[in-house]
Amino acid sequence: MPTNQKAEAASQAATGEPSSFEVRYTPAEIEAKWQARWESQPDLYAAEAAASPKQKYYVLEMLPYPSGQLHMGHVRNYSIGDALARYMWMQGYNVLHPMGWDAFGLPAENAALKNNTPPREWTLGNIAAMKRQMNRLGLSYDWRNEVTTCLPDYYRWNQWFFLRMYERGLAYRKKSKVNWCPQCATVLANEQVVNGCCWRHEEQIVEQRDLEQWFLRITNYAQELLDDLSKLDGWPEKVRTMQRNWIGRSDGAQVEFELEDAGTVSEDEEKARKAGTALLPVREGVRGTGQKIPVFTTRIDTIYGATSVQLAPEHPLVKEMAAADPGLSDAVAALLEQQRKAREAGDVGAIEKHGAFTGHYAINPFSGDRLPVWVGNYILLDYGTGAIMSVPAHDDRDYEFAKKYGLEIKVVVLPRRTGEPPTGGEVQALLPFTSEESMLINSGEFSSLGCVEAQHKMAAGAEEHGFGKPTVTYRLKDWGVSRQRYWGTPIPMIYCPNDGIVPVPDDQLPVLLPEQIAITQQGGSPLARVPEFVNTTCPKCGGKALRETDTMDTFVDSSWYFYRYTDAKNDKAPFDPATVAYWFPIDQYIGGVEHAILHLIYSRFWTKVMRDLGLVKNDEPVERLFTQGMVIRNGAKMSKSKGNVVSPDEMVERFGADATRMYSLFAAPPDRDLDWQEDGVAGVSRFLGRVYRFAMKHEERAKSGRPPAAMNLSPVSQAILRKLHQTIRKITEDFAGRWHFNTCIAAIMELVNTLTAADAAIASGEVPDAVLAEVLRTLTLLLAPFAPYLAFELWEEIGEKENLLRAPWPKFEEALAREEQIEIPVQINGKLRSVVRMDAGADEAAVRDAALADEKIAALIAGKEIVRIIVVPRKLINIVVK
RNA sequence: GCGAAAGUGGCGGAAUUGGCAGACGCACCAGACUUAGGAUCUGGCGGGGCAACCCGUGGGGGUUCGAGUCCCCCCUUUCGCACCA
Repeated sequence: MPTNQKAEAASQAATGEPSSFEVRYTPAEIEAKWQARWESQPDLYAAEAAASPKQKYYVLEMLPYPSGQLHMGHVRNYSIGDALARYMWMQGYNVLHPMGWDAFGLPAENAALKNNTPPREWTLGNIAAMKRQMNRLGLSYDWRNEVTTCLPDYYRWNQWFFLRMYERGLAYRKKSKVNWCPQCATVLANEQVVNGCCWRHEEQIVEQRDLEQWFLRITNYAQELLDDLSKLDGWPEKVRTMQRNWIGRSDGAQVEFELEDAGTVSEDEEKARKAGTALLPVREGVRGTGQKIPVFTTRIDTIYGATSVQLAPEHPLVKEMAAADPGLSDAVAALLEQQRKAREAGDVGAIEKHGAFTGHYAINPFSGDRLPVWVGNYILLDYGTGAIMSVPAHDDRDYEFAKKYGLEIKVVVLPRRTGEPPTGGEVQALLPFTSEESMLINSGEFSSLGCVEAQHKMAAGAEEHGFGKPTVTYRLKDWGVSRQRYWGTPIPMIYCPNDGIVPVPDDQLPVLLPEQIAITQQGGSPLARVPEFVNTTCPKCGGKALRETDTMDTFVDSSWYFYRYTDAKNDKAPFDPATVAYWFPIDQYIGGVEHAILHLIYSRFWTKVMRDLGLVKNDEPVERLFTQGMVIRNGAKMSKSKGNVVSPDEMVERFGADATRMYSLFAAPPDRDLDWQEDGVAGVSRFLGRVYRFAMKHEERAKSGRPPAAMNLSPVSQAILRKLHQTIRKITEDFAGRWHFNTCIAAIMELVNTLTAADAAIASGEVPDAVLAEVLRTLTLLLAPFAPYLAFELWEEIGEKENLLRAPWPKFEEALAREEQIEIPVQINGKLRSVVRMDAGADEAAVRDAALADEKIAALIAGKEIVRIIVVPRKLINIVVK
């Protein structure tokens, strides 16, 4: 009890009058006291060394960006993780529960512009402020392994990894079209473009620019990233699906269509084509130009139905053709302009299809057909080959396009059916017919094959004849990591006039980010304006050379930070592989679903690279992933623009950290969105007050009475112990399984309601001290994961000396939890009519007799015929009457 | 358009396997106490009805002795993907 309350109580007692003193729950005092004690013990939450005989458990919450302020989403995330960490410690595990800062990034530069504060200073100040908030919440982080990604002792290892990747050809430089956010004034990775807009600026349309950029070859791991998703059964299906779609594997074939030399179709060839005889292999340069247009298709079985070849407007061949054809050039320009306008209008989905005929023809290598070559705005340059064969009869998009431009529609696949072939009208009604559970027609030697079979045979045939091959295409692209920003990891590369691109030698790492620089709004990489940084010497020839001035995407930082936690002070290596081998994979990772693609796919990639470097043994970083729901208020995600933000500081100040945390777990199951209601926090605070007052009222008796006598307990005591053990069971099961902490907390509330309802029996001594002590002790343990401050306070008050952090989680005892009497609902024809009280062990006959003997039931079934009686043991009885 | 999740009192939510719908909490109502508080305690609280009883889990159908839960059709909301050949 806080000292001032003790003094008050004592002074009232001294007057000799009946005391009106009531203990008050004052979280501000209790929490300040414990926070001070905890902070004076830096090793309080330290994990044990890898040699520990305990089983390890690595629980991790996603590290925050140090904006300077925790928001409710953080509080929710950390409350879940902290409850789990504390629970696992109490279950006897060696728990690693670290925290750090994703400390590079653009906001620091913006803040520097606005406040004239250096990014480093601003960032470190924010970190200090957020750390205070975390400590105020009583979160059990092992700060000895804190990771701050903007410090050289961390980012030097980003550079080290980059060099390892460069050595293996996994980091490379190329000029290509890249996403450019004008507001960020930098390039974005594909993963950072959401609906055609910047992930950080939702209204900002991303532009395309041609730039030299560093890329990481994540596509080398595309197949493994896809395959291993099936191992991740501890991940939400939603996240796995999103990753699967992002990787986007398509199985198909590449086929080359040769560009025709205008007007050279020989009569023989025309005859052969009309006769439908197989024309593979195609002619010996008779009329081809030799120029090939490769197309990618997943439906090579429909190739006899191709009636045009469609090129993306940006396709190089289109540029060539347009150069010689001003009309085409104008048409293509118009297509691109339409596309740009549609994007600007926020029309990010399928825009209206437009196209233009190039005036050229290409030859279908299977059928020998001459196909007009078109430019279509629905063709994507960066998927497949940027060109397709258009099969209007069997593809929705091609059908739409062909209808619009009057292109030929050739049916080559029909449903399998017996009897009469379908009439022309029936066929027309089917189009576009895209099912693969079908059969080929009009397809030369492949006619009457099933689609899937035909796909295999035709791809093999194409390969045999040298104009195609089976091909797998991925949607996943290499990860562009160059950023034209200042506040990030310098890319450790040097450009030498003699030696070209030269990597910085390991012994010259880290390439330090210069700290005192003027942040301006000028374009280009800020580092390029720092001569001391840019000018260097070539490690190879010793001559004058220039440093790379781009910095790395901050997602590099977060791709491997959780490995660093296991060995954060290592200055010889990113981490000790043996220590990592002990702690990995992460047993439980907790964070928001917004990282389902970005962070979580990069992390998986990085782990696989590190494995191939021999640094780690695990193929995947994370065993189990939990994605919590958003915190919303008044039906919308909390945001400044909506004016519905609730500050954690304010909640903690008004209701205490325990109440704030506990409410965030109580208001909804953790995987669902949570509607923040301040009255609800007040309610939880009131509940904690009830617990506190109940405990304070009985603490003296609780100190005297352990261990509990097992037998001859009064019914009230039995009922209390029964409720207690039912609560233990409920919470223990939930931690192991579905994590519905809202119902766990409800169960604790029910337990406390049972206790306060038994207050008279407790006061009279009908409930002995031993039972009271056991109940209070266990209740405290059950509260410990959710309301640690109060739990520590009660633990001390009831005279426990053991460290509550490591006190064993209470054991559920079936014998004590078992109900001796249960209520069995009695239904007539499925409608509830009465309830009978029975011994829990009553057999079916006894239940039936009791139900039939029940007054209400007897009256209701009098004179009716009993058709059937269903007895569900311990659950219910249903009497079916006519 | 495709895919996923969800829809239960005034509100947040509970009902883990088909078995008493609404646990727990908020709000509200009535009362008690009082050092008048953002306090505490007691009781009430899905709708209708004096009652017996009837109705009730987005809507419609079905399976079953029994459906919030399973099946079919439809509606709404949220999230993800969105010309991926």
